[in-house]
Amino acid sequence: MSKSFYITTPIYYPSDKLHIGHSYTTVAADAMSRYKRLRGYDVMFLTGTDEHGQKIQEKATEAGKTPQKFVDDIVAGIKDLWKLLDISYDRFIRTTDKNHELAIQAIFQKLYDKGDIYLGSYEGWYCTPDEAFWTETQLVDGKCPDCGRPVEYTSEPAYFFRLSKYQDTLIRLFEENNDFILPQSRANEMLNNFLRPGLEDLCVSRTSFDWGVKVPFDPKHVVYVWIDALSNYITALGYPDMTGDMARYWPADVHLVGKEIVRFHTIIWPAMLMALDLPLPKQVFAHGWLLFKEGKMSKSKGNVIDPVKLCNKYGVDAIRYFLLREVPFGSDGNFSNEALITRINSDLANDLGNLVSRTVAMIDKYFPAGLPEERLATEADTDLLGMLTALPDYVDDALDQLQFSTALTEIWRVVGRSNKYIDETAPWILAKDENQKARLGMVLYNLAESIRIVSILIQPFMTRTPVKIWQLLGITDSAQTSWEAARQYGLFKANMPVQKGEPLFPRIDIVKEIAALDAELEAEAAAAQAAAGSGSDTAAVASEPTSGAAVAAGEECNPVKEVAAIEYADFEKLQLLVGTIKHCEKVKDADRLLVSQIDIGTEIRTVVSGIAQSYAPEDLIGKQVVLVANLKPRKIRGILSHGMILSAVSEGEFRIVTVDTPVVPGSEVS
RNA sequence: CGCGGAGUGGAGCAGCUGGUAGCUUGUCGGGCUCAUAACCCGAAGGUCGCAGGUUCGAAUCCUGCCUCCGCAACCA
Repeated sequence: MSKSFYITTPIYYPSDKLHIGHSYTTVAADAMSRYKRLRGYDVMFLTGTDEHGQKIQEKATEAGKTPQKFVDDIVAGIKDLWKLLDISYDRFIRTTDKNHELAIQAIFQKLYDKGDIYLGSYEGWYCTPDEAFWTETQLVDGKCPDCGRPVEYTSEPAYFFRLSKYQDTLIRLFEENNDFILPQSRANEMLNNFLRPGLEDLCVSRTSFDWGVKVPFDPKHVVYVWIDALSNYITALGYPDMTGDMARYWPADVHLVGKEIVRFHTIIWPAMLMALDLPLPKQVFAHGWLLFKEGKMSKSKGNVIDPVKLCNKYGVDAIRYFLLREVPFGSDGNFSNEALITRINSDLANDLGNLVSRTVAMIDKYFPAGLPEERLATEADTDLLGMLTALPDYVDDALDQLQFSTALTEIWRVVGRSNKYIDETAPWILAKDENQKARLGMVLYNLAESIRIVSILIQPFMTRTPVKIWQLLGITDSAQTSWEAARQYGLFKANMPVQKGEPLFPRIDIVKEIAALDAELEAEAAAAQAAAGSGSDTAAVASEPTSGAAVAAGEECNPVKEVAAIEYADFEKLQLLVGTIKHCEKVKDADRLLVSQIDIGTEIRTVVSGIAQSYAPEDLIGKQVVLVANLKPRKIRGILSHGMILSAVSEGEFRIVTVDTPVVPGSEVS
């Protein structure tokens, strides 16, 4: 029986649409899975969705759907996206799966029976009419910040997980096993910030909402989402049944996670597993984030980051290549359309695509029936051949450490060397001399071999291109394309004609393309505005995102979110007034807050707003703004804020809503 | 004094167990014509955030400062 390899992505939270960042993690996991399969491993690649929790419940209500219907729709879109990106997952778990829910209850029960979960109490200031807990600092003059009524210090029963019990074992794990968390710096972060200062027991049940797994022996409580979510890695394998897939795949070889959830995966999750007497995953690998450079003051350079659109425009392989090549896995990187197109043009079109095309063209031209058996090697071949021999090991080494970018860099060094080899050997000159046939045959043979080997090694990264290359080169025998075949020089067959075809990667005119992307973006924004502004009748029918495109749309290019229709009466509840900002200053110790004194005719209101990144206080003085005047006052950073300034959010910047020409302070907006 | 990351040629990055500053992209010049205006060669371009210190010698070690970016708090 072959060795198993179990890899997971986080399960995604389907409250919003997925964007390129989710694709990044998943494509990486897919590449790793494909690599291990090529190496002959028995691979289990798990991904899925984390569907419980308060936020989902709220979002569903907003959208006017049941939570189940809401997540079903989004999950369908997610699966479409993975199909588009050629994600070869073996299993897709949803935390609403019945067997998962049953397993969670079993886990909870087991931990409770063992004493690692106990009934404690969650304490805080409670406002009975509002059914809300507040912390000391949230209170306004010791009263409920929401309704101003008195609060009482109470405790609510809640279940706790004895996380503290595992603290020392965890510290030892971190200190002794250097590979448990990668990159290493994350381990230090965990040790310094959480483990050494001391762990507190974790509250693992909620009563404030009910969209979740019920605690089996106390159904008023719902299991905390992280307990629910993390467990997916074993429930997907059939836990608590320890035979079958649990026996076959557990412990996981690697959990791929974003850096923001390292804490859950390296502290809470191992502690849970210890409590369940299960072996720990071998590794948690935290990758970085793709950051979007655009926005700010700079002219947009094309902001289309919807993975679906990108795939349709440039092809899956180009996107997968970019994601895995551009940024070293583990650090943060930038995403921009410019970088993407540059990468496609230089690496894929110019280097690889053009290498294949010129090689195929020459073989076709000089040896239409295929390369000759008789070939003459010379000194000039040694450098290239040496690199070819060394390449598979480099790629294996890099991939075994999840260094996709390094692996690709190594492969492309050979691509570059091959292009140079053509210049050095100048086949078009050899072709003019009949006596050089054997030499010409050798040169082209080496190029064909180089391309064959490269085509094998890029299989984890690109799903379509290798097959296309084999067609062009006339390779039909799978023995020539197995992973092991990359280590064997001489498998390319003589006397096999090649097939000229379309370029693998068309070159993109970067200037035109960026301009087109900008235009597209503007058109979308305009369309969105038109839709939003076309009156209550049509705006009410917020279109349901059934297509994969809409579901997977990135936030930047999907400005209209789906919200249930309201009655005019609901709108009338708002009191919108124009006010003039008389005075404005920054709130101390707060990065985003400005406090303004706003004249609304009858009085001067104090309003705190989170727009300090976009406006300096002096920019606002004298400006007229639209104020939601009848919002309940609320204490923010110790200041009682009465009202809310309306502003638009665009590319992370706030722009206040104001009036066309000055009006009398206190004028009503309707 | 909340936690963390980063400041290196126009852009994106590597180098950071100290010893003449590298890669990719872009720009300019040349070569070639098999190829997707592609490929190959060459050049220009950096006081390695600032100021001190250690050292024969620092981008690389130490101290202080500045700036930027995440996270956390705060955004009704």
